[in-house]
Amino acid sequence: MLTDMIAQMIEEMLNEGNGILELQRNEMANRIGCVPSQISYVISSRFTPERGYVIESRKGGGGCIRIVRKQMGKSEYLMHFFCAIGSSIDEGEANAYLCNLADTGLLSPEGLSLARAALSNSALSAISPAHRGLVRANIFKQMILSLMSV
Amino acid sequence: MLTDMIAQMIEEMLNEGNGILELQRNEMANRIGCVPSQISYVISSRFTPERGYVIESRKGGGGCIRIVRKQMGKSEYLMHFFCAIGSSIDEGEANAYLCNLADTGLLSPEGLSLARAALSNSALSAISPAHRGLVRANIFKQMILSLMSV
DNA sequence: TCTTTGTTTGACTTTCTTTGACTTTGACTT
DNA sequence: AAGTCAAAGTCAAAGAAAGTCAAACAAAGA
Repeated sequence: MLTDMIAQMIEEMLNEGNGILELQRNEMANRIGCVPSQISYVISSRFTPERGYVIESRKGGGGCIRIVRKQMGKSEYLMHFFCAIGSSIDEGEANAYLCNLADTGLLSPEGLSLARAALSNSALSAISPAHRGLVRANIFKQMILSLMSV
Repeated sequence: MLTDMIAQMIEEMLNEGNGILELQRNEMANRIGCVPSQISYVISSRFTPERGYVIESRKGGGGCIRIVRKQMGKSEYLMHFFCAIGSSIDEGEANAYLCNLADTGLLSPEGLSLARAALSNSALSAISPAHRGLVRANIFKQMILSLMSV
């Protein structure tokens, strides 16, 4: 798929640049053979702050998009997630956070799997949808706190 | 019967792929000459987690369904716990099971910590006490199922 | 026969992707 | 300072999958 291919390209370029990358949207779209807004889409759907990327850009002549992958210390990172969760969260968003935790090694594959299960809609199906996000956020936060002491 | 035929096809494809398979629902339905939701039905009725399969899927353009067959052994043991849980469980009882799982090596220290957190009263405080045991049992069961695929 | 359980189908929903038209911004010229 | 042009941003429509659900149907038991 186009989106995945582009995401992979960006990931590789990020690796080459030690987590920092500046690209030109039009130029890249041209090279790939897609519309420029496709690049925007990939970035906004894959390189989100939840996944630990910082995006900046400059419009106008000579403009570009800057992508930075940021790394943090363990407890900082956990705290960041704890705060980011808010009072309610849906399954998809929770999964995005979990992938990030797993990527950074703060969560083993087993832990990832467990947490996913505990936060899934099917685990929480007995709770009314209106209430579910709230409970999920509570569970998630407790789990994150528990990670600090492992 | 249609369902059995499709199930058999999937089984064979799984064999070819060493227990891992990615299929596209529409494409497969087309090949077989049935409606796409038939594929969904086969998967949900035959390739269940209870029987040792893990299902993931992605919607949208380029979407697909991923089926993984897990080999038994460990799973049987987990199944035993799964069945023992019943429809409702309190925090103390859950902890007892968790210790048991950890003792037998089915759960790492990290996993134990996470599961404890997820099943704790403080994680579930937003749920009425009457309802809580039910939700806890659901979460617990989902977590146990998830361990089968690690 | 009547009921229960499992199958098959198709209409509708949700989610993710792709595209293109239009807007905003910044740098460079004049 | 004004105008021009080259970026990136935004947004909505169209498209491409999979999910859901209920109705129709079939087979097996009581």
